[in-house]
Amino acid sequence: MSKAEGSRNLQSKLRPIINYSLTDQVETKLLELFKKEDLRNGDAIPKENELCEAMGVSRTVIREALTRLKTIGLIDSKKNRGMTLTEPDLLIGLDKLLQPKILSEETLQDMFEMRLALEMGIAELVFSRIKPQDIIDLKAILKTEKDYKGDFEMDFEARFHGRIYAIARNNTLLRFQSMLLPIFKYVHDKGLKLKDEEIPKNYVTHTMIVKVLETGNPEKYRDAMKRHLKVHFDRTIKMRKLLE
Amino acid sequence: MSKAEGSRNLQSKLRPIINYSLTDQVETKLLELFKKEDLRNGDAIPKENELCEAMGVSRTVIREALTRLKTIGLIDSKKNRGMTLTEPDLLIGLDKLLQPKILSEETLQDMFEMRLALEMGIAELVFSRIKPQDIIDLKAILKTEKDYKGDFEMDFEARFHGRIYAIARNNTLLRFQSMLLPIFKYVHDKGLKLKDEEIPKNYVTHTMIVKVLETGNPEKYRDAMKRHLKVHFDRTIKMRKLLE
DNA sequence: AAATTATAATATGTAATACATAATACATAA
DNA sequence: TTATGTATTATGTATTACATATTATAATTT
Repeated sequence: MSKAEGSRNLQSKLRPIINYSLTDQVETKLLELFKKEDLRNGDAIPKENELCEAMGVSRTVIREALTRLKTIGLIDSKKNRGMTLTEPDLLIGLDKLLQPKILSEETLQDMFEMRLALEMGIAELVFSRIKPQDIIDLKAILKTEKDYKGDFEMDFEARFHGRIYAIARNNTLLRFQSMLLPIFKYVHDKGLKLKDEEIPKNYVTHTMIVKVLETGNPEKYRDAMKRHLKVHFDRTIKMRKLLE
Repeated sequence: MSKAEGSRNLQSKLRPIINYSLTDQVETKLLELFKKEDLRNGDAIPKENELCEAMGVSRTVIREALTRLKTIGLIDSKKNRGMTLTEPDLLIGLDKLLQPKILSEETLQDMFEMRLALEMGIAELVFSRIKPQDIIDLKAILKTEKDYKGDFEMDFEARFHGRIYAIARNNTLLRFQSMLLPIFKYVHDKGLKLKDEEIPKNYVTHTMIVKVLETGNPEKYRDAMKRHLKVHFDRTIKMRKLLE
């Protein structure tokens, strides 16, 4: 038996011991408390000093656990008003992380694909909620397309596709896609470097997409969007194969 | 001019002053530093005491800012090894928030819709990456369907649809959907209470979906999935109208 | 009496110091 | 040469004190 095997064997007998820090423990205890007490959005939570006494740890630890919960947007604190549970923002923190430089190629790829999937998948929602004003706005955006040439092309893309997302009347989704823009831009630019973009045969323009939104249905929209995004789909599929 | 109007008027002249806490400032300064120094995943960052001196604030403040960055998974700390930048997990913290009780109806609705959209949108990715083993696994899952009746039906749904997501070979997406399960279950259950579920005419069963995955194409898959999810689409569209 | 301004009380925010603890590097002994 | 002991170091925890913003209450003015 090799040394490594012996170590593995020993490990299976004596499971590695995990030492949760006090802060870890306090954090989970707090979450349990909120659940147990069935606290709802807006409810006050115990004061720091009360928590210290109740759990028998220093205020330092309590505050560190509370800081974590504040960071994920679960609680909110104000001087003298104490702390309250708050409607958490699911996308909080995401904007700080969604930077190409700090994410791995694989995660970037993941997010890029997620956006592509959403772009196709929102068809039903879009058509169920679209209003005349949406078409008017989109046409207005179309008129500005020629102004965005070269490096600013991405800005136009963002405006256009962002406006389509807005039709779905789903605020979380809308914000999510706008946060993804830097990544979209990065992966897009990177793809262009690999090989000059060639316009595919059945390319669907932005104008045609608006036309479909005006007169078509979800199926036609997806068909159009699929052609519109064809280069991106092709690229992401090729990239993923390279990662394997 | 009313009192409220006067206050608004005054406010437009004297913009409200926003007082960023020291922790806020340190946090942004740290992010700037990482960017400026072009630190990459795995690189060490200055020690707490160095940061104290450099910024002229107490270690308390430094640590609170660092705690925030740790919470969003941007840095990692180990005793004596100091702190290092780390590949952030985009979905960190999300599992603590994705609980029906603490989210508003609107956000729950948003997330539910997002999942529906993804379910439709992943078709291209799925068909570009599917392998024989995927079909084998799905068929195995199908055989267990009869075991999951009543309240456990949702577990089967999770297993089945989760396995489809897995075909897309997108880890972030896979984890995301699995985190959404509690919400899916909640909104689903709530919908059932409103009115007994009636099986629509062209309902597509799980077995049929597997068949399409085996022999069809993205378009046929989406068509099948759309019918399969019809009750959910109908409900979410109706719910959204109520919220307006 | 009503409205404004001063005062006190309170809970979070910040500071400073000391010590505990885990991980590493180095020294030491078998 | 290897395993064990020791020192060092940076983060983790504790304690105490004070600063500051907000609320409620009291005092003052008109």
